[in-house]
Order: sequence, then structure tokens, then C-alpha cells
Amino acid sequence: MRLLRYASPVEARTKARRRSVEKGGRADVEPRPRVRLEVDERRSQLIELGLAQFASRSYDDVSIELIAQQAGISKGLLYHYFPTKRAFYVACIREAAARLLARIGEVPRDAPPLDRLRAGLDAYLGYVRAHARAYVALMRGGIGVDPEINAVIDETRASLLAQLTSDMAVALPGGSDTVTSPLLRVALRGWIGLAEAASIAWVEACVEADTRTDASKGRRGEGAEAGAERPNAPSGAEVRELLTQALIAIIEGALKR
Amino acid sequence: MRLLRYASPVEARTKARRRSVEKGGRADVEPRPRVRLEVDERRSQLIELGLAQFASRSYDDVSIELIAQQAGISKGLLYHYFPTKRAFYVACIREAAARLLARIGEVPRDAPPLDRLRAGLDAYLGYVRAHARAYVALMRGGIGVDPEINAVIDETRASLLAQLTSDMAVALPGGSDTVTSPLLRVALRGWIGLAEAASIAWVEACVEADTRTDASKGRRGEGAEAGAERPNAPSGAEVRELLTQALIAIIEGALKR
DNA sequence: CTCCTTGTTGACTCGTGTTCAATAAGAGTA
DNA sequence: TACTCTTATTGAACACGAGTCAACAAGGAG
Repeated sequence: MRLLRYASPVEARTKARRRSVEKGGRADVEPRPRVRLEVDERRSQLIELGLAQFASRSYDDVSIELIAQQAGISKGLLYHYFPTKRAFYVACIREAAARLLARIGEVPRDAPPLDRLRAGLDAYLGYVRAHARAYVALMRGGIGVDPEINAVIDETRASLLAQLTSDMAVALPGGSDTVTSPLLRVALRGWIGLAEAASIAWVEACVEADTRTDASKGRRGEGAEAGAERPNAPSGAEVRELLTQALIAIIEGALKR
Repeated sequence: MRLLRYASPVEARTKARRRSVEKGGRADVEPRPRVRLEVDERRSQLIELGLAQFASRSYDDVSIELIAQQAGISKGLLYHYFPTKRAFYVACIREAAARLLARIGEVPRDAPPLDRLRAGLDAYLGYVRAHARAYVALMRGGIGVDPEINAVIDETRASLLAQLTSDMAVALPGGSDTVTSPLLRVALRGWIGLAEAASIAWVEACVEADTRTDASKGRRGEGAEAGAERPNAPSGAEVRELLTQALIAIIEGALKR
């Protein structure tokens, strides 16, 4: 944080007076009207813009100036809302995580564990399919060794794991209602890594298959179903079953030790 | 690339002459002797420093000035070796990836697939245990959504997968010598994500267990064995078996479809 | 209409990434 | 040893993006 040395109040007023005089002499320079928004509204606008930019370019390529221009505001206003560029990035990442978790949170909670897992995975895969870039930016974006960002991503993974696999360990032979085995903990953490990597690989396969299909049969538009069969990409149901069976195998393997 | 406007050659020579005169008048200002290294040597030095810094702080916190100071050189020299800060980062990331892959590449290739997998996983886990910070920095990315960095990391993952799982698909019932099933491709990509997440979780558990053991029994030093038993962390062999069984289950599951 | 709160501005500072003319280390040759 | 040539190295200058803050004005309340 630098300490800027600005003009003293007397000097500043003198300058302001000079500026008024100069402006008075130029009828062609029209000051742009200030548009005042509610705090919530402006903050949301900025975060939307941030989400879009951070999902498609590197952190350094997203400048404060760019965001301010897109929002039609001054840079100073962005700093009114977020103390630093990094804080702005953290806020955007938190928002992306919240949206993903909200989507999974819509899954009904009163079904048996295995049904809940399947429904959760369907929701998860649907979200990833629909918001691939944001998801990849969230889970794989990072800005290096940054404790706060890493904490957000780790918490997101932990929440995802908890929501998707709640009660799964109980439902299997030898399971219990708390995860006490260190190996099982490692196994579950590994499984969420599996889910992440597989979902990204799946979406990439879907995009590639779409591109190929579009090239050979002409444009079909954005309405293609997320779970539709493609010759070169698995269906969402197939991936979901893969992840489901993998989880069962992994938990059983860890409980045997 | 910006076009800098520097003094014309005439002006520059005049300035240089002025500087010589002023220096002549100051016997206390000794110019620092230049230390000239071989290109390979200097480049290696810089990359070592970069690896250390990028493994412990965010990309933005690692400044060109800092690296230059640590190397005892000028900033300009760093630019002689790497065109931009980002290029320097890419070079460091590539080096980290090469070292990880070299470690796995030391595993003998003439054993059966399952033995090779186990040996490869042992080497992998040993490397992660010994170079946790560098490994995490490599796999978790550092400058947001950047195609080149992402390509390096994805290629690393692909190479890791290929080396660890070579011929595994063949060795199982229904397998073949080329991976043609899109679902199997997604499954294998998922498995490497599992390996990654589990290894990181494992190392974190080891570090935590070490801290706890140190606090209760006093310092044991850095010589603790990577695979040694700890009450609150799995052994390396346990994690390796977990990953091995998971791979078998995942491949079999994918081959059934 | 006046007053007050606070969202907003734009000129400015400064730190970091980058550039480049000049310099000198070191090898090769006579 | 002296000279020449190549190229690693320097440090001052520059560009630009992150960040600052005094001043301003939109909008609501009384």
C-alpha cells in the first residue's frame, strides 16, 4: 500500500478553481453524467464482468481499467467496492463457487444416499456442461501460491464432496457415520479430484464432438442436449455411473484396510 | 511490445561523457565487477531461483527485481534470458514438469504392467512427498486462465498417465492395446485427477501428523521416512494400493460399457 | 428548498515490467 | 602481450497498470 502525496487542500482548491475557469471557456467539453446505482446492483454488475473476464484470460490480462470501462465507471469506483485487484478476484472466485454449490444444493435431501449421489452428480455434470469455462477457471485457474484463493477452492471441493457423498460411507458394509480413517479421508479427497478431472475431460470430449458434428452436418445451434448421445463423447449418464461405481469401489477399498 | 523512446546516439554519448567526468570526481563510488557466466549456467541459476519463489508465493508477489537481486544480476539480464516475466514463469513450470516426469521415467520398463504401475506410483508418491510445494505449484497453476500454462500442465498429466498406466488396459479382460472408448478415455483422465488429489491430501496428512508428533515428542528433524507409519496419516504403500485398486476398478467399469 | 450521505470521478503517484545503448569479460589469434 | 570479436551484462530510462484521494454530485429525507 503506497502513501500517495497529493496537493494540500489550498493547492487543490486553487487547481479546482483553475479547472472551472478553463471549463467555462470550452463549451464543447461536456462532463459525463454520473450514474448512481445501489450498492448491491453495482457490486453484482462488477462481479459479473469479472467472472466473464477471469474465465477467458489470464489474471494479468484482466486489468482494472478494462473492467471499469466495461462497467462504464471510473477505476476509483472499482476500488470503492474492492480494496485491491486481488480482492476483486477473490470475490469473483467466491461467487463462482457459490453458484456451483447452489446448483448441487437444489438436489432433494430426503432420498437414499445412492439416489442422492446420482442426482447430485447429474446436477454437477449439468452445471459443468453449461458453465465449462467458469468451472475450469474456478477449479484450475489459480494465481499461484495464494492462501486465500487456495482456501476458497479447497472449501469448495470439501463442500462438493460433503454434499455429493453424504451418508455414502454409512451405507456401505463396515462404514460409520463419521470418517475417522485417514486413508478413507485421502480416498474421498481423491474421489473429488477424480470427479473434477473426469467432468472436465467429458466436457472437452463433448465440445470436440460438437465441433466435429457441426462441421460435417452444419450448425445445430446451442440447443443441443447436455446428455445427448454423441459418437465420440460419453453421455452424462455414463459419466455419472462411472463416478458412482468408482466412489463405491474406493470407499470399499479404503474400509478394508 | 512498446516502442521506447531513448536518447539519440549523440545525446547518449554526451551523457555518458558527463557520467565519466562525475565518476572521476568520486573515488568512493566503485563500479561492481561483472560476473560473466556460461549461458547454460546462468539460465539454470535463474530457473532454480524461479522454482523456489513460485513455489512459495503468488505470481504477483514474485517480482523481476527480486529474482535479479537473488541472482546478483541486473533486471536487464533476466530479460536477456527470458523475453517476459510470463515466459520466465513458463520456463520454470516446464522445468518442474520435466523433473517430475524424469523421476517417473526412472522406473524400469521391463516388468509386467501391474508391477510397473506400483513402482511408478511409489516413485510418484515419493517425489510428491519430497517436493510437495513445487508439485502443488505445478499442478495448481499460477496466472489464471492461460492457454500455454494449461497446455504444459495438461501435457504433464497426459505423460504421467501414459507412464503410470502403460498397458494396464491391455492387461484387463476385454481390454485392447489402444484406448478407443471415449468413456475409457474420460475414466483414465479422471484417474490421474484422483492420483493428484489423493497425493496432495496424503502429503498434507503427513505434514500435519509430523507437526503433531513433533509437538508432542520434540523435534525429530527432516530425516523422517516418507513411507513411515503415522497414526494419523496413511502410509505410502496404502495410498499406492488405493490408487492401484481404483485404477483397476475404473478401467473394468469403463470396459463393461 | 436545504442538508446530508455516500456513490462516483479523474488527476495523480509509484512500483513493476520492459527496453536498449553502452560496457566489459573472456576467448581466440597473431 | 596486444588486439579483435563476440556476447553476456549493466543501469538508466521508459511505459503502464495498480492504487489513492480530494472534490463532486446524485438522490433521499425533512
